[in-house]
Amino acid sequence: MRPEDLAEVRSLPLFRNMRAANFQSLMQGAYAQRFPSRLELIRQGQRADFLHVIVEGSVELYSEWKGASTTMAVVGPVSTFILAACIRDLPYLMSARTLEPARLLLVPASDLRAAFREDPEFAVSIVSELAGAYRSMARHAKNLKLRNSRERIACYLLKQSELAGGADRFVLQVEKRLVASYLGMTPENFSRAVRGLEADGVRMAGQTVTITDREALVRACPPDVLIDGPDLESMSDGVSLPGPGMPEDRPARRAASGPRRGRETVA
Amino acid sequence: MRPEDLAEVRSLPLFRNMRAANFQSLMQGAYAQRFPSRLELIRQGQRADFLHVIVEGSVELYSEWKGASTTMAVVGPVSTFILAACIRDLPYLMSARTLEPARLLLVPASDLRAAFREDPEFAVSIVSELAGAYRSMARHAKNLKLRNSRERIACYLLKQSELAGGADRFVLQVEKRLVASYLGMTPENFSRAVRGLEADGVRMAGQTVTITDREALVRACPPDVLIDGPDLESMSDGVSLPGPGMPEDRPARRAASGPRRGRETVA
DNA sequence: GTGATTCCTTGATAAAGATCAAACCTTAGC
DNA sequence: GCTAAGGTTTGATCTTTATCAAGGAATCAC
Repeated sequence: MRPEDLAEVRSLPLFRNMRAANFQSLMQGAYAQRFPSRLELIRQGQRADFLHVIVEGSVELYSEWKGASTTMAVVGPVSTFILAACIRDLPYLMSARTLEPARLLLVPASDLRAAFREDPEFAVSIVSELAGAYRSMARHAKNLKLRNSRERIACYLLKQSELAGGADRFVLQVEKRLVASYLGMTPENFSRAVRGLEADGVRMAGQTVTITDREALVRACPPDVLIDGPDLESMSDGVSLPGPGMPEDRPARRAASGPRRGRETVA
Repeated sequence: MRPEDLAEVRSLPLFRNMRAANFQSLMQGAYAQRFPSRLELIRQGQRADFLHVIVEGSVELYSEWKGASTTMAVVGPVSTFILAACIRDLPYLMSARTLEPARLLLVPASDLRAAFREDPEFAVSIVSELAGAYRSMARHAKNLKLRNSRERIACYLLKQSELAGGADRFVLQVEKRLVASYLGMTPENFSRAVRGLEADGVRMAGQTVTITDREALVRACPPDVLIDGPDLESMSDGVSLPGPGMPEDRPARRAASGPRRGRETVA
């Protein structure tokens, strides 16, 4: 594990405020590891052994039932996932797999729980993180229950634009099939709905999205802070997808190998 | 606030392990209050001032967007809600209203945060509670994304049966329209789907549910611990509906005035 | 490069779910 | 008990979404 990576981990909201000694001992017990693309890191139902921190690459969290599968989140560097299962020492509710070659830091769940009791500041960070993750998941559920797929896409794109600094043109960092699954629809439906949104001020060519008429788009699908955020709570273990890149950033699919893609605090 | 109510609050997983002195001072700052039926307790978007503890009655948590509304949970005594917003000192993501006359205990959010830092055991309880709530919400999202309405109903009924001690006959404690909304469908759709489930071993007469062929039902819709629980994590702020009553328990609509209805730890 | 995946799109069709309207039933309040 | 209000069911219809199938485009491995 390189020192600069460690520094990035240290700068995460989760670890930022803990005492140096505790951070050090937590890292001492952790494993840095590389994984190839498309590797299953976690199988839902397994016991939670390690908190996972993504240092490089990206990971999809997904769930399966009766043969069907749905994307619950895509997380990129530097962020953590499956905190809740680790804290409760319970089976994972989601599976995880790398979308590209990735480097992860695995922190033993038992060490984590010990550190929680040792370090009050760390306890505060953990509880903040979890509360944020809860709210993120609540938003996800509201989005699914209150909006149709057209509206979910429109608001997703508006949110991406916001994450891109309000730019009218940006590049999706995640495959469309994953966005579709995250938003709770089939790729076909996603494709058609995007096409349908052209009438409301969106154009999409490949991974590049252009908002041609923001007002029309907002009129068609008013975003809501209580669903789309932001919440200033941007923490890990949340439920979302990485932020967009700028048009010059391409090739998009490997953006993670660059300095860092999107908001590292989104997921 | 009656002493026996206080004892029940004290017995909640959230408060059970905190030091007596801290519990006392937390309760000192709290307000016990009665509310009539159908009163809006919380409006989504408001700042989180109080942790709410239901001592008697029941409360619906719901969300709205563009005129539409969806039930996120129904919580009964004795349990808490909106912990996450209190911890983070952020706006509520959901609204809350009483479904019947209710007695609540309102604990100032600032006191809660102070107690968190004072009392390590309380910190552990809070973090457990939040992790449980997160998982509960994750289950809710999985349920919505991976199952159709027929399957959601079938698994919901199987779960209710389990909560009723495995009984083949039990009474819904919640209005069907709320169950329907919680499960993400219209009342009409719910009604028709239940009718359709008769072929798979369910009969419903009024609020009374009879499972006539459990095997058929399970075959039609296999429940999954990773969606339906249980998780042993039964905590507050979770996302669900109260457990069922037994057929003799009627009248169901007022079950809460009895000793206590269903699992008080479910919500 | 080149081949082989995998992803994305489009079209046709089917299923699932929503909406509108009306009747019925239950319950709460008087 | 009676009435009014709200919850539930049913039917007809329409919209939304999924499924199946196939062609085209991008990407990865060799």
